[in-house]
Amino acid sequence: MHLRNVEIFCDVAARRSFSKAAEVHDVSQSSASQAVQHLEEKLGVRLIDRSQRPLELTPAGQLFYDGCRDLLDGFRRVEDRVLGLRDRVRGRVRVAAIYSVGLLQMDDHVRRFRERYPEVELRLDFLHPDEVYARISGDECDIGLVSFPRDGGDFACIPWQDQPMALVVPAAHKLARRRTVPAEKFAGEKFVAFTGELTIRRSIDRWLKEARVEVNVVHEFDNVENIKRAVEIGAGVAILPIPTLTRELEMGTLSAVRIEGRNWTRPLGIVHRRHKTLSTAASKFVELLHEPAESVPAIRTLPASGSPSSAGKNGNENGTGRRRPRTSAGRAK
Amino acid sequence: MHLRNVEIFCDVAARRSFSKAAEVHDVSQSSASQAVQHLEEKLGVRLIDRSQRPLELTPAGQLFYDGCRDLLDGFRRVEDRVLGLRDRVRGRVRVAAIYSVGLLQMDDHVRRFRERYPEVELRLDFLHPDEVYARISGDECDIGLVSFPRDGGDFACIPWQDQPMALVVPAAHKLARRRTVPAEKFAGEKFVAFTGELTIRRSIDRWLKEARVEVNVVHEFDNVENIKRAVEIGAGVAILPIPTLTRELEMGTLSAVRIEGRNWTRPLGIVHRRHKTLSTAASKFVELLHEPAESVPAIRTLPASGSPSSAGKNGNENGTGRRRPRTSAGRAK
DNA sequence: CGGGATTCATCATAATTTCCAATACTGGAC
DNA sequence: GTCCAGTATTGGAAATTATGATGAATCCCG
Repeated sequence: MHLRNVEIFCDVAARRSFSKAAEVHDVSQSSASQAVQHLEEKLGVRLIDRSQRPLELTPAGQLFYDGCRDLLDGFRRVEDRVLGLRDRVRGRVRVAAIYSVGLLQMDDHVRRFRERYPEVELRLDFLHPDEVYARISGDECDIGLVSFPRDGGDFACIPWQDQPMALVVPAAHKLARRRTVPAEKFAGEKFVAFTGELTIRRSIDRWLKEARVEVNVVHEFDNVENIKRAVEIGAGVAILPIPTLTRELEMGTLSAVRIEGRNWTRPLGIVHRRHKTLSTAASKFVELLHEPAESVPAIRTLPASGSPSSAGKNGNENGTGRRRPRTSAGRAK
Repeated sequence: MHLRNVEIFCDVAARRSFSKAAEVHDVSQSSASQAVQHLEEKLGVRLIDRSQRPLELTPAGQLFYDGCRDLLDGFRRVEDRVLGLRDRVRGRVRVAAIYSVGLLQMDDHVRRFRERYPEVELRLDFLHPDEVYARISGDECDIGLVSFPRDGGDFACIPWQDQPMALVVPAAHKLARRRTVPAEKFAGEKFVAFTGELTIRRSIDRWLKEARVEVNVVHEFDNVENIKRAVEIGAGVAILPIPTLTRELEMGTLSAVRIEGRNWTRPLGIVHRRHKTLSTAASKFVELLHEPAESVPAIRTLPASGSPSSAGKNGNENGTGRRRPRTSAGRAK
């Protein structure tokens, strides 16, 4: 029984899809199919019911899946310990970050991590916060990077950063030249806001309420990128974390103005499953996240080659520079 | 990482020998060597120190071994459960029996087990009692069949049978025709006994002492077969469990006479590690052992082709009918 | 009800891995 | 030193595995 086949099966089971699992494991879809078939043959039991479209696990499959998840984890831990003896770090770290943490910010960390621990397979996906938590719960990722992190129940949190918020206006806006601005000045402004289900929206609303300011929400988006685009074209102003604006500030398309009074900040945290001990590799990644990032890498002034991924619901990038399998399923979207 | 390679490594580690592990796994020695090398390569760590002879585990190897044993066991349990859903029994049962349980007695059980559970790999070795306990401790076997079973510490015991003991004499002996004999009659007889380290010897000594009989021990052997041969050639008399005499009684080479007075019996028990739950297959085997054996299979009256294995210290037979790998290490002794 | 799109199984082929037997090597015993 | 038991290595054969192409089943959406 090839351990890799068990891994593939578990991924198929978790993602309810052969092709997705195949992609994650860098093999062709047919290979994944055969891997599971092989497993079923060896066990002499059908593990997956493919007769309906989101495929389903048979009872036997469920049992096998539940058992194997822990065992696979056990193997990784053993491997971790063995390599740890020689101070080697290897394995895999799967990180899920919310969109607004931003590839720009992570890029530097990722590069340094790859450099320092070349044997670790690092995977970084950008997702909707709910999806981040879902992945952590489902053990589909090791570490989540989120804002206003939950810490309780099944989730444990390591504080990471507090990002100062700023009023964001188009470069030509009347407030653009100011160094700071009192909250009262927002009153009546057209606002481009986050959608209501996001914690950051609720926080901003609370802050505004405390400052007794009422604003006029004209657009809602569930991610920073779209909000920035909207502000750029003059749809309104917004309140955003400064680190997400690096690119636009450099290029001069937007201006950020500090808000006077209370300290408006967005906390970012590193979330993981409470009772799952982090692998050595994951710990190292957390450690590295806490090192001061190198100065933001010289913004390459490429004329925005391919508009900065206006990440939709499933706009997940992956930060790996690995060869993708030349799979038949690898269609260009 | 092939799971089988991990198994092979664990066996190499347990037995401190590539060739022995290879034999157990039905592969060639070179294959076992390569399996471990492959593992070391994948991990990037040396697991076994071959520079001295009996080989030794490196610290990394020890760590890996300790971790993997449990994990492999975990896999077997998961497999067990999955197949149990369909009332299928598969897997492996490794049984170690003391010499005197006897192939003759086990043969029938083994045959019925194989018939009923053809998917289970059954392995039966006959060993010295100490070796039986050692294998159980070392997790090298699942079930031990022993007399005067220990029950305590790391061992748990399921009672099995009580075998009546009898005075065994040559067919021509003066007591041979009696139906029973009082213990007093032994006095002064030449005795062929078990060696002192065996529990059965100590029990017999105790019984004789209780009956206030003193005997004259002229030979000691650590196994039943040799004792029988000695009695046959007139070296003396012996006290043995009746079921071990089936063949000789049928052939008329020995006579067994019940001993009057106290009920002389030897208890047999099924021993296993206390905190290790038996696999389904192992449980089924235990269950089957408790069914009344079919009438002793018609003794094939072959004229004792090749004297019945005068099993020495390492006279372990294996009850499997599996193909042995035509390995270069498979030299005929 | 019927395209159009996904998703999975199957097949033939190609690459890789695994295995074995024979042979070379090595540490330990004499 | 020589032998012996046990392990590594080698080369070629066999088994396994991966892949892209193709085809069938299912789902989605009107």
